[in-house]
Amino acid sequence: MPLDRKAPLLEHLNDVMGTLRNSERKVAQLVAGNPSYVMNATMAGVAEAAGVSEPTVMRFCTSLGFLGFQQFKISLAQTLALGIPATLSTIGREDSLKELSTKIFDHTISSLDRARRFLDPIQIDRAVSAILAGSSLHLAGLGASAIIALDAEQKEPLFGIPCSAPVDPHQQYMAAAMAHPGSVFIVISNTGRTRSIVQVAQTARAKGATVIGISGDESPLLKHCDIPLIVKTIEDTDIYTPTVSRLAGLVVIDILATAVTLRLGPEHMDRLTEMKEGLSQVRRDHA
Amino acid sequence: MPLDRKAPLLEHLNDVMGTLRNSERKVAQLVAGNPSYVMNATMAGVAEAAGVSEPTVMRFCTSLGFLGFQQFKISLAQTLALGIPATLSTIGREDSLKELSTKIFDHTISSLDRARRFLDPIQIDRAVSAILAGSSLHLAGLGASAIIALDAEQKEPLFGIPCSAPVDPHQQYMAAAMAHPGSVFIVISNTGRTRSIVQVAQTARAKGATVIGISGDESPLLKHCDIPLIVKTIEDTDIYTPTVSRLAGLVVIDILATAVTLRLGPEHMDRLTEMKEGLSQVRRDHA
DNA sequence: TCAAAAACGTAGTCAAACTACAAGTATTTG
DNA sequence: CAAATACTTGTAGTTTGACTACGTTTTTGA
Repeated sequence: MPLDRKAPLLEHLNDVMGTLRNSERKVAQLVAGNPSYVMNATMAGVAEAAGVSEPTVMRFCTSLGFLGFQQFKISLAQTLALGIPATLSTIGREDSLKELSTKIFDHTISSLDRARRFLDPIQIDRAVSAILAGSSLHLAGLGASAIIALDAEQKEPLFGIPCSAPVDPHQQYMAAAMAHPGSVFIVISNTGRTRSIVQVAQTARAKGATVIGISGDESPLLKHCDIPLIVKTIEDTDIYTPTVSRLAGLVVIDILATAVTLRLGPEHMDRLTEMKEGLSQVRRDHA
Repeated sequence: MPLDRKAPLLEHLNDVMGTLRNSERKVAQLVAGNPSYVMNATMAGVAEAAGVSEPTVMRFCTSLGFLGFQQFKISLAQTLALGIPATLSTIGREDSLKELSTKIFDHTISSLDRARRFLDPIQIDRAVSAILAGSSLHLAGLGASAIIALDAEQKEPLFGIPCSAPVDPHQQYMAAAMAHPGSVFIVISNTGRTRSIVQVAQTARAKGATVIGISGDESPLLKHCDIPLIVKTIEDTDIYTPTVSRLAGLVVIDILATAVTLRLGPEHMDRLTEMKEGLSQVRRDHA
């Protein structure tokens, strides 16, 4: 039985804050300001702390679309487990390192949660089929997206076909220009607007390759791709917040690699196991 | 007010399964088998479904160390929000793509949650101070850890000092051999037993460099480091489960980079903002 | 200023969580 | 082997907390 993943509560709270009644807003502020208290408190306690009556707390819950206070509390607990994303908590100079690391982890985890909810399994399925049908895999990305491409290249044994992930934009273009039916391209750009990356997608596709595009949103890049993969993360608001998109991208690569491996069958997996055992020998012996 | 992060409930459940009473175990099995039902159910409902009486459900909760049923439910909800790690759910060939991607995301998020709980802020603090005091930053890692090193190298503008992350083990050793006081090394190996990586740490330290070690556990590598950073993830049990350790490593790099940036002061951040704006121009115009 | 409607709280009800106790079952010891 | 003790589990009862019906107050618009 799959768990339905609702939109993070605290974000939603900010959105509807304006539409709430005055005394309901008091409750909302309490929840936003001290969510961990509310999570463990009773309805009477919340009413007391917010300076309103119990039915108001109840009305607050139903206004948000919950059936009652209990349901609301469960949902709040779920949100807190993920952590509070940096878009709400803000990272500042006066933060202690403990706070800072918690905030960054929270931000990352919330962001991956969002990616998890937005990812379209149908497109993933198509991407997996495309890789299985292909004879070679080429990756292209710049900056943080280059990291994703390199990581995928390391997973060549899982994909079962030759992989290349040139870092140089010129080489990326060359690979695209030499593409042919049977080539599979994974083209990565979070913004989806990096000129040279879009060109790689466009060129490869014109040569008959199957092009999988990974970007953070609808974008020019995806228009030139056969299979668009939207990996939605929490937007990086300011310079403090690190680029989370690359992490979500890596997870998507994990999913693709795992799915391809599973479909390649047991004898392929046997070879993998063998390889892994050999590798741990290599690690210890030299290199 | 910081949120205290308890150990994931379902893992704990497996551990204490043996110590439970017979009828309590029935409840435990229901929880393990259908957690999302229990999360929304009432105590009477759980008792009914498990085929026991209500007080038994209550006793089950207290046996696990909770004050009552409600507390237990909240905690269960938190665990489910993170997702069920692959160590418990097992990835199989018959999984649909939707299930597979959910499981991999769940596994990743649970794993990051664990890293978040185990990370020692004191060592992070020491690492940040070391980087701030250093005149150059060198990174070394192989395989998946090389990805982390490359990612850190990309963050050179944040660290504010020259960064290098050679991929070749020989070059890594050369960098270590040329180290001097003022050099800072970040040496990465999930197992902490890769021969050449341990050697890099050892050599660099002998030359007076400050060596920061990142590994998944107590390990030979960390013995040769000034500042040990343990990044605990959920162990990769079989070939299906992807290597999550590299993601946690990337988050740790994020934390280090962000902390260093914040300590470098506002004028450094102004330059960064300027750089970021310029970069988005570059993306659009050519390259 | 008055009427109508919306907002909010008071008081009450019902169900769910928790507790005390007794019955039954296993275990140990004389 | 029997008796007693300790342990396990369910029954019945109590209390507390969630939810509801209704009435009072406040606000809004003519």
